[in-house]
Amino acid sequence: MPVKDNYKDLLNFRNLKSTKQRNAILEELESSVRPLTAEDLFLNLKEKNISISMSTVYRVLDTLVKNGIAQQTSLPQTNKAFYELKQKEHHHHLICIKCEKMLHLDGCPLNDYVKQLEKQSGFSIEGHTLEIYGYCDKCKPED
Amino acid sequence: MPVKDNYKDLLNFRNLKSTKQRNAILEELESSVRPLTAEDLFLNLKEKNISISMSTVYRVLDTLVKNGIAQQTSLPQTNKAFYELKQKEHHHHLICIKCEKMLHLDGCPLNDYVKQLEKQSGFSIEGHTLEIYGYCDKCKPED
DNA sequence: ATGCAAATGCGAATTATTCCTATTTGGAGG
DNA sequence: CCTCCAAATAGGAATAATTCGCATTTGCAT
Repeated sequence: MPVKDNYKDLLNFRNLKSTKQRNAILEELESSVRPLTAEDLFLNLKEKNISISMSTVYRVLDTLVKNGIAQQTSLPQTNKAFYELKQKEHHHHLICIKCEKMLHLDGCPLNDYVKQLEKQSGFSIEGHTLEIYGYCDKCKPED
Repeated sequence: MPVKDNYKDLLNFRNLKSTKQRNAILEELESSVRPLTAEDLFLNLKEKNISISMSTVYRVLDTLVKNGIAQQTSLPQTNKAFYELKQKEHHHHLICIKCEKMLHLDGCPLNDYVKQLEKQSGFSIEGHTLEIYGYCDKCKPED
């Protein structure tokens, strides 16, 4: 099944060459249900015998972010960056502190708040980070 | 003026010893209008001829966070941690991407949202991170 | 004043990420 | 299809932020 294993058009449209590594990273990101770290991507691709180096992973991610194709998320209590494809719709995550399960939340509760804040603060607001965390039903501490 | 230069009670209450370094860090955090990094604290204290090492800064911050005295914030597009005293009231920041100015926002727009989410998701929600960023009026790009 | 658990200092180790340079490669143009 | 070159990659060294291990010091209960 020759699925969308090639992202040539998407890349060329932004004057980016279609390379094995970029295609592979896009494929990983697209097929993942959760944001991935640079290391996740590196290991996943190694696993599939796709040759790639960490510096390339970082450079590709950076390029994708700069071109609006991917976006970076950083989670509380970690100091590494997670990446995912930019969705049609802006959204946030609900994360389990214990098992790291990550639920995709529909919509954003902040649209109105941000608009109002922009007016009253004089800032030109570019974005926001929001991640909600806790324990999923399986990981809830007994009490 | 013998201001509150000693946090003995606050510390002892949590079974923490009152040390020169801990007092100094608490004082710095209390007198700062914005969250500080471990390095900020280290340099500020050096400046005041208070002997301290980076590992102590990190250890103290960690202890303060674990004891609910301070809290960690991490800003978009940086990969270092910022710390501030835990305020009476939970709040967020509005940050200028360019000059790093940081405004303290009153209240939290998410209280209801989180309550509702907790009900419908089955998670036991422990908290959330929210930082809003953009350009302050002085740093707005011309157009 | 004494003793000991707790806290600190210092440097080495780890982790995440960026940078440098030589080599390879996609794809435009002949 | 060849050729060519700017763009992309590999590999490893460098940097930045943070953590760790262990010897020494210090707060504070007695």
